[in-house]
Amino acid sequence: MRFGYEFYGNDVLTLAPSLLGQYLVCVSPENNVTRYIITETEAYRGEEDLACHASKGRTQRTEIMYNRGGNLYIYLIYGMYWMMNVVAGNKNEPQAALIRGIEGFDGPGKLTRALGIDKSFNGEDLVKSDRIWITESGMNPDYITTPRIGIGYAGEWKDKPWRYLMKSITVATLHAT
DNA sequence: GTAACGATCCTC
DNA sequence: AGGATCGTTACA
Repeated sequence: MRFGYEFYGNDVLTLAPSLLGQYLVCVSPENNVTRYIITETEAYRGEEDLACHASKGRTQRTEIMYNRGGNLYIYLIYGMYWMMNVVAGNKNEPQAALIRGIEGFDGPGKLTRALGIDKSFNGEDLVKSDRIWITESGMNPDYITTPRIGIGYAGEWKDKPWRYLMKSITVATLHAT
């Protein structure tokens, strides 16, 4: 069952962990439908959060985050990697959950590369799109939190425990590294 | 205009 | 430890 706007309208601190264990469903250009369990997310919350792109205010790039939750926010980082975020919260509350990992693809740049996510997905509506959406899995996995990755510049905000990892995946990762 | 900087990943 | 690679932002 596909999630609706009421789900994405939750505060990002609720939505980001709620996405863990759910199914990200993608339709390839060849019309193959694949679903992946979401395993890792991060929350970016409001203009006051110095790690959030909206801390720079309303710009052409961040405009999408000011929409009601349910759209994708896609941007290019380091000139090479597309980051996929789920816009959360109410209109004019700039919030987004970064998808950092899915089953089989650990890392935000790797998963977008694997799924063919690019700039054309910016603003995609997860409630209505015919090529990407999220469905309820029935899972309610345990998870752990850590500070967010790669945002050391964000002052006191860098320590917020707003990274969420599904526990079963975390254990496997710890043993592997 | 011009310059600096990334919510990363891969290869030394 | 360092390089790839380019859109966004800030500032002149």
